[in-house]
Amino acid sequence: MAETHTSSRHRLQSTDLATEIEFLMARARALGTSKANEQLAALNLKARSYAVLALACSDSRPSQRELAEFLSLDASQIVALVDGLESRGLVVREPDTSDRRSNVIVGTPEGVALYERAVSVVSAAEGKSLGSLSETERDQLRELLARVAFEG
Amino acid sequence: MAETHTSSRHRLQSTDLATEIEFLMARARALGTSKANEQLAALNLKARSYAVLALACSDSRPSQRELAEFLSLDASQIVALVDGLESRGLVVREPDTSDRRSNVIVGTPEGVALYERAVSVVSAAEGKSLGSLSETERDQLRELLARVAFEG
DNA sequence: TATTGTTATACTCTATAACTATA
DNA sequence: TATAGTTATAGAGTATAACAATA
Repeated sequence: MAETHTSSRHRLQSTDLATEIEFLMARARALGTSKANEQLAALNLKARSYAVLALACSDSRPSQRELAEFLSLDASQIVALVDGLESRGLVVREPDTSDRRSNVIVGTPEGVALYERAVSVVSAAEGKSLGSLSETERDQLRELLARVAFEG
Repeated sequence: MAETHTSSRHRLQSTDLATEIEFLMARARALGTSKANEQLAALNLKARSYAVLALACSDSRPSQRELAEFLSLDASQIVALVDGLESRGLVVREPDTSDRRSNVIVGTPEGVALYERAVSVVSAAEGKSLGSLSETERDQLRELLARVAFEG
């Protein structure tokens, strides 16, 4: 909690590790996620459940399998995540008419309402995390990350 | 393992979530870490232990507390990580002469040798992960991430 | 009093395998 | 034979609080 005397712009920044993109992503994400989770806690959400809710509230009608794949999670983890949201009345599992093995996860009106609030909370947190970047730099970062995240 | 038929450039990429930098970092990192871990397994390392080894083998002589902070880990987690490397003779805990509460973690010659091999393995994995980016784009990404990761 | 490293512990997250119902 | 969802479970990762030694 208390940051000790971290103000001393980290000595270790001059190491080779600190130039590895992998490491930088891990650290940037740890910072960002903890900020986002702090804010989301007020809505009883976490980064994970927020992501599921966001996709459920989009018009894409994802299956659980698609959620797992898109969110880089194991399919078995989606079950608990969806259970949690469903028990709060935020999403429902609708049978997929074209494949009866499959559920489609969609947001309820309550879910959509909570999602709207969560979006603004998350984007505020993102704004804080990315405070040192200009708008064009953020777009640049977004574009580069997207190519890495969805590379074939 | 088998990627089912993911070849279908994800439907969900058009959702709002997919434009959030936080989400993109999480996904990019998940991809990269799993690739890196695959390669590091042959050296009996993981991303975490590799990072500790890298810092131990730099000339910065980090304390355990500094490792924890720099790697966004809890101090108590560093103990096990260092224990593991120390028991393999890759690093040693040296008492800090200026503060006897403190240990300084340094790589042994064996540790340095393994680290050299690990670096090349990791950078090959990174190269694969970032395959779609040019050299200048990688530098751009590195610079942007560093600012987010070390923002004051 | 405060801090470093440590331990113990509980909690969460993640991965695996097995099952069911569909295809 | 293969896939979607589910369950159970074990293993890894993470957070909390407490203690000893030192500052």
